[in-house]
Amino acid sequence: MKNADYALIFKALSDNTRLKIIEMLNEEELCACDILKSLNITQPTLSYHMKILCDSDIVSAIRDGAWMNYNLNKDKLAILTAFLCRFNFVSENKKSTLQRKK
Amino acid sequence: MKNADYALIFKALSDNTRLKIIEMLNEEELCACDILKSLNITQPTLSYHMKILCDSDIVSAIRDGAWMNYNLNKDKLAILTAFLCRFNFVSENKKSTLQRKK
DNA sequence: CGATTATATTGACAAACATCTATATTTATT
DNA sequence: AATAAATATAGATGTTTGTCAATATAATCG
Repeated sequence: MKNADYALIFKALSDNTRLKIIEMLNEEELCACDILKSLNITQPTLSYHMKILCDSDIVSAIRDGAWMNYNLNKDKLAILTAFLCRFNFVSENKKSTLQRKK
Repeated sequence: MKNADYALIFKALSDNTRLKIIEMLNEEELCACDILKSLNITQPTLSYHMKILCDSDIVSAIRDGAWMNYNLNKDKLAILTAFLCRFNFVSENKKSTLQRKK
């Protein structure tokens, strides 16, 4: 994945409403109407947010008749976690300020 | 940390230019003028991005005379990583679609 | 002090975002 | 086929974002 792909995922996660949705989906698969009941937004707004989550591929949707069921894409979230892990350790060849200066 | 705090960090990470900066800072501490040389943006634009990174607390700044030196805040990034790790496993009591329906 | 260098702030602007209302589409049910 | 339920799309609108040019501020050096 390229930086732009990660940026897209981070953008999907950068909204309060969408974070709430992610947390709900972490508990169980849900259809749009279930999610809607828990949030103070209109149905078109939810539809808009679900599109963003699905476009970034951290949520997947499967149709079940009239219902749309949503799931967290754990694989994608694992990839994102791995990306962040790169920044959790001091790199081997990191130069100190003193070494660089003057 | 509340959801809104995580949303702010994710927003800081949701831009290509800022991801590049993060990657540079993961290698070594840098001053603004060093970062500027590597990016195709103007100095005020860089200043804008550094402010966003510092406000979200994933980057810290220390002044050294006329220079501003920037560092990754590894602790904050570790907290973010931990937050994401919550979504990497199937939760114990997750209900299947079949159990819920009908 | 005056000039230079590094960084920050301001104001402008186009593009993207989050939200709504109204309407369309899709599927199931009677 | 008509109705109802679930979801999607379109259009409007105020807000936020990323960018720049111009200017201000801060620190250094001669």
